[in-house]
Amino acid sequence: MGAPDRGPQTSARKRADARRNEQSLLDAAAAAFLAAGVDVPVREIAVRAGVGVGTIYRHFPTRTDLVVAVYRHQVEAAAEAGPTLLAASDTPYAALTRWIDLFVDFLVTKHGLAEALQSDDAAFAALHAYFLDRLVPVCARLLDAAATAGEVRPDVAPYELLRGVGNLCIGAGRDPRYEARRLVELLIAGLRP
Amino acid sequence: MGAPDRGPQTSARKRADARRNEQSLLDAAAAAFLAAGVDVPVREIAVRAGVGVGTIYRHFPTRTDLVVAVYRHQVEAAAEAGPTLLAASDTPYAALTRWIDLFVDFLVTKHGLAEALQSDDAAFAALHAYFLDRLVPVCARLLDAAATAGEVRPDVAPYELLRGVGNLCIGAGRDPRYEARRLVELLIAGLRP
DNA sequence: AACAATACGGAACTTGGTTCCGTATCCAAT
DNA sequence: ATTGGATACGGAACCAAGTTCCGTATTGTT
Repeated sequence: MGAPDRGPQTSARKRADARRNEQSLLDAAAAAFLAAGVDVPVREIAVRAGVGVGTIYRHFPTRTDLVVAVYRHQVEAAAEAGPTLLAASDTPYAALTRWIDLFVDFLVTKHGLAEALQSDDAAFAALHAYFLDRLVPVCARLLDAAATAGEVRPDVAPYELLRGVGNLCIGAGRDPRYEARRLVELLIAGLRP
Repeated sequence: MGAPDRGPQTSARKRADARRNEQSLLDAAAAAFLAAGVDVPVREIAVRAGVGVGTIYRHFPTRTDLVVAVYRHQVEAAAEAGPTLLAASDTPYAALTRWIDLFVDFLVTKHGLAEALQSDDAAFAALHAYFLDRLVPVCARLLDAAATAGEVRPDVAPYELLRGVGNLCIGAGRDPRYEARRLVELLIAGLRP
């Protein structure tokens, strides 16, 4: 269980320059995503990292793999926050609400991440899958606890809820008239029995 | 008020071949969107219509304009259904629910339309604007009536609701585990005071 | 029938992801 | 310290997909 150990040495049996480059790439990509959104051209990331595009593709077979790698630890944090919140909150419903808030924060602060997650582009299937694999079980546990306590309707699938929330975050921050949080709140309110 | 008159003669003072081509293009595009989603390449539409790509761009300056043209009458239908439903339904809330249902049907049956609507791609801004211009007032009227009747909270912006619903429809039909309608229902349930 | 005006086709250009391969770098064995 | 082979690198080249351009064809009017 837990993350596949991303310690200081990202991969054990690799050449020193390769490890160095992988790290530069992760840093450069994170910066680029922040500055220009997840859709930033690969070439620009390569320039930022001071590396050729070929190098990107050797480390990350696809643009998406790079995106996944960059956000992996944040997804892990979200996943780990679930049980913590459940233990610390007064009621399961409160924990669920807080956890969803966390998830929304994560999505709306990364330009274009929510979009990418739901894109039908085959390249993003991996990203989608990763998020879901990691977060659906956490959401399921929270939802289950709340349902057992009679705080939410028992017929809501964690997968659907997560995707719904993710979808609502699309385009947030691009338009001041659209406040994703408010919509998510509405959706969560709709969970009550 | 109403549509800018798309009669049999799409534009009055044009050469006969131009009118013919514009119609072929609309038909071909509609078929292509249905078969391969709104993301179908322009070139394929050109082939289907038996026309060069240049011809597409003369009639529709941008891919998006073509999309707008194809869906225009369906958007009009949705817009016109609003007042009709309001008059025919028992309560404003019922009308709102039905109208939203209609909107969802529209979006989920067009592959990729919902995605395109929320895409941050500048090219789709026109599509987005068109939908909103036409539908926000209709939604506002329904929402207002329901709020006045005390059936929904009075603090929900029509624009936000519409975008929220649109967002929830993204990816519907691509994944059997995700039923957009169920999520929208949840969202609407969250509207109750 | 002939001439503008209008519209057409599709090659060429642009942008962005991905692949390929000749070259440079690393490191383990000597 | 040297060196040979494995490993990794850079970036030119390739493949879509949207869009532009312009020489050619069609239309309708005189």
